Amino acid sequence: MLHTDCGPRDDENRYRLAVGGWREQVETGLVSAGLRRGGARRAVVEYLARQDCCRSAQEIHEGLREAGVRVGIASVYRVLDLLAELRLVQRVDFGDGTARYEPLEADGHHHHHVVCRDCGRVEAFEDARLEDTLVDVAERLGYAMETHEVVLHGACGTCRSEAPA
Amino acid sequence: MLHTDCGPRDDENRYRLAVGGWREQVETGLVSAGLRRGGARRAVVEYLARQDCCRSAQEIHEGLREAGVRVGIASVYRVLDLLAELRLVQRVDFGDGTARYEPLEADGHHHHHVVCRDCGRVEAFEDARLEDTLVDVAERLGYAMETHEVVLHGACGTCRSEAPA
DNA sequence: TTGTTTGCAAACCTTTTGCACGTTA
DNA sequence: TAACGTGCAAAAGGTTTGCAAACAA
Repeated sequence: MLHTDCGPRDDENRYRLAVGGWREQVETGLVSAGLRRGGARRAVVEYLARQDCCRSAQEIHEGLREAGVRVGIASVYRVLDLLAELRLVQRVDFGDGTARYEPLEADGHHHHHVVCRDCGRVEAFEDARLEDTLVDVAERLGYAMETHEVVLHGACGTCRSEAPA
Repeated sequence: MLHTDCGPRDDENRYRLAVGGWREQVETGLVSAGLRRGGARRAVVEYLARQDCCRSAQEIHEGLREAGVRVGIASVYRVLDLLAELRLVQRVDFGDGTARYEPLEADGHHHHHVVCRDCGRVEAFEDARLEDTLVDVAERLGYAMETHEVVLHGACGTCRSEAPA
């Protein structure tokens, strides 16, 4: 029902391009944390770096398997957990009972998602005012904000015109 | 680890007060949808109306059981699903693998949450600018926004001063 | 070598489903 | 009474954990 297609809103979603040096950031991050670079870690990182949208652990596992890379599903989860802790990936939750993950730039530059209730299409978006507002809110509440997640749900343009309910 | 305490930020969180007529809204909603008012539905609604923060299905089930009300866990899930579809409850997801639910006012008035990474404390907040921004974003993307969810993660004031890492 | 990573399989938890029984209108 | 709602138990995911073997440094 919910296919994660992160529609490449051509003009705005430069997701893939920006992830250029992410793989190196991960290498550095692991090393400076005194961790090793095993096969599962490398595989998951390389897989994620190639995606243009967030992916679930199962999707990553499946994707690797199809590419002939054998990695245990448990390892996929462990790698994602680790990377999330090191702030190298962002965990995203659309509320469908599955966690998704995507590369997180070192400079904190990131985006959020809109999910179409009808077709399940997922699009990424960025909004400076949104970011500013959230910083203000956290400050007002006295929180040292580390991450935040924003998910919009609604009918996308296509579904709206197809089913003018 | 994550205890849902929705700290009653006394000055701002008027959650409970505002939910005054929610029970009636639910009654009306059910009737006008041609649905019946069975025991499980009533029990879950009354339980939720008494809470000052969102609750998971398991918490609701447990809470009812402790109060001597016998309701099957499956019914709790079914009722929550139904109410969410009717827009009578809001589903909230903190990314810990458990969905939480809370009453949703008919006028669309609602709030969002901040979760403390250290103590798990949850606080609710409202912000008009945030709401406006999200409406603008959805419009810009061509989506007919139906709901949205914002969750902030970070260290709360208390934890910040206790552990000045 | 030696502690870290990994894979497998089993365990866990939350959520969903099938079905017979109970209830509402 | 006829359709709808509920409870129970089993099933279905997704995610975590224990442990022994494989591996990186």
